[in-house]
Amino acid sequence: MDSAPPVPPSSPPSSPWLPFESRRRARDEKREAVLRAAVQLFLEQGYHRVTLSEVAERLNITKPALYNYFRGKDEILFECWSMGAELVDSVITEINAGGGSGLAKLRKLVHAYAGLMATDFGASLVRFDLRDLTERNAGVARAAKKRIDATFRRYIAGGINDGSIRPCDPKLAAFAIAGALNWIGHWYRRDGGLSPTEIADEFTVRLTEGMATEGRQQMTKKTPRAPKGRNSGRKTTGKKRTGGGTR
Amino acid sequence: MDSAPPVPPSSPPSSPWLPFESRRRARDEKREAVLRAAVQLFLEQGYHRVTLSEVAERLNITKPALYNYFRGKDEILFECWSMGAELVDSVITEINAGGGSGLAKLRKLVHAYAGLMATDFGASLVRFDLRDLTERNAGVARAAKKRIDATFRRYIAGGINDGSIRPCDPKLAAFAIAGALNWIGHWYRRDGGLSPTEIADEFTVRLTEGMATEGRQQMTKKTPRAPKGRNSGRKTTGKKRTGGGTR
DNA sequence: ACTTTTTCTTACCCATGGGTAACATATCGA
DNA sequence: TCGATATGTTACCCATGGGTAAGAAAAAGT
Repeated sequence: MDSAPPVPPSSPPSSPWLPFESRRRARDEKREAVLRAAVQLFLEQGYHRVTLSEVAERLNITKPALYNYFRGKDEILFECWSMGAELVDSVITEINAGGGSGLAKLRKLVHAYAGLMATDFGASLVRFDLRDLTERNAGVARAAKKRIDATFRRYIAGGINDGSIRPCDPKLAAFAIAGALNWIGHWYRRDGGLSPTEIADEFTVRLTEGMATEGRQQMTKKTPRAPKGRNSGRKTTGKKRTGGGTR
Repeated sequence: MDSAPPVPPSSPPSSPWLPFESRRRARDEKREAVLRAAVQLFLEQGYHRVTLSEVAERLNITKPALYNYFRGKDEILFECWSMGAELVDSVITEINAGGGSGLAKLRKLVHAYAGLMATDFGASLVRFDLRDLTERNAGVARAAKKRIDATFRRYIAGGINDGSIRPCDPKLAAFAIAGALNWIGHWYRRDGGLSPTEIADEFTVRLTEGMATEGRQQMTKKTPRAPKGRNSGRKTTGKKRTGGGTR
């Protein structure tokens, strides 16, 4: 996780700064170690069957020590969830920064998201029950989910507009794609016969091949044509917004 | 509270059979009422947050009364789950009984399954955690899940064989489709803007349009190599009330 | 060194909720 | 009318596990 350089300039014991910094870093590292142990156990056994003593035991400490880093069990759950959300957010930010048609962006998102679902923190994003959180944290989580859902829809709608995606209902299409992706978090096993990249590659094709405007055989070539002008493909069910994306 | 007919054909005291029958029927009805109340609460609040007293309260009885019908909380959960599994099983049985290409069968399954995900017992199939069950019941549930998954794969593989579906990996394709469908059980809301049939119709198209061998514009045109005659709009939700073993 | 702060442990509290025992009451068969 | 059998109630048990209090034991600061 920490791909950062391993304490680059800390060999000389001269700097009065480093002690403080390294100390705070040590604390953060321990905090994250708790999250890693917790997320693993939560996924393995389910939140309600995991006791804090169990989490602590795996870290060679005792339960009350955990309270030095977290206010309670539900906060640990939330922080795990947040780690996953941050991963997705950074993926989205990166895709948004780049260019490409709506279809191209959608495919990037599908590919990266599929890969995330094969990680612990990624899977926690869809396997944890938000009702276990405090109302406040649940609100934050719902908002994050909504943003992600909106991104899927935006890419699809954008693709319809720029002609790379055939007209369809962005809402339902996003649900279908996100559903297939989220489900990875439920069935993927590290020791299974499928590698994350295999899954991501295959899903990227499978989930978008039906909606592309271009020829079905290869998707590398692109002919951006805008046949229908401004008409977005909103057809049935264009009624009301009822909150919830993924709940 | 008893919405049941007040002892329909039991006025004549002649038949020695009916009393027994009607009595057993009354019991089964109550049992099912418990399941309906339970599944609703479990979906609403999550299994662990629902207390048996709460379930009982909704039925105007008290907690210990529940133990006349079930051995414990986990058995209630299992029976709810089983109700959903039976619905899917009967759908599959019906599709198997009919004919059609692999693609046609797959579409029927997708359509019916999507509809089921919008019901309480159907959603319980994917929203309950099997780890809350006893090892024995969890085994039964796993087996049922496996059968369902195998059916998806069989239809896809069959479709590839009969030429109605373009070659692909049946395993991953089944995961993608089942994932999108299962996810319905997580986001569907009765009071949302989408009706179950709308969802089912749209998903049937969206999830299979990419894999069909025939032209992409419309799929009602011709049948590729497995002529089946008219099979278009088969609206089914096979209902096969299987008595359910009263233990 | 010795004081202060952070970190962690031992020992507890106690609300929760599944499950049970004993008793009450319909319901049924005769 | 009268036992026998369901069916339901009140009152209780108690394991579980999140959370806390008080004080060691390290680190850090001086």
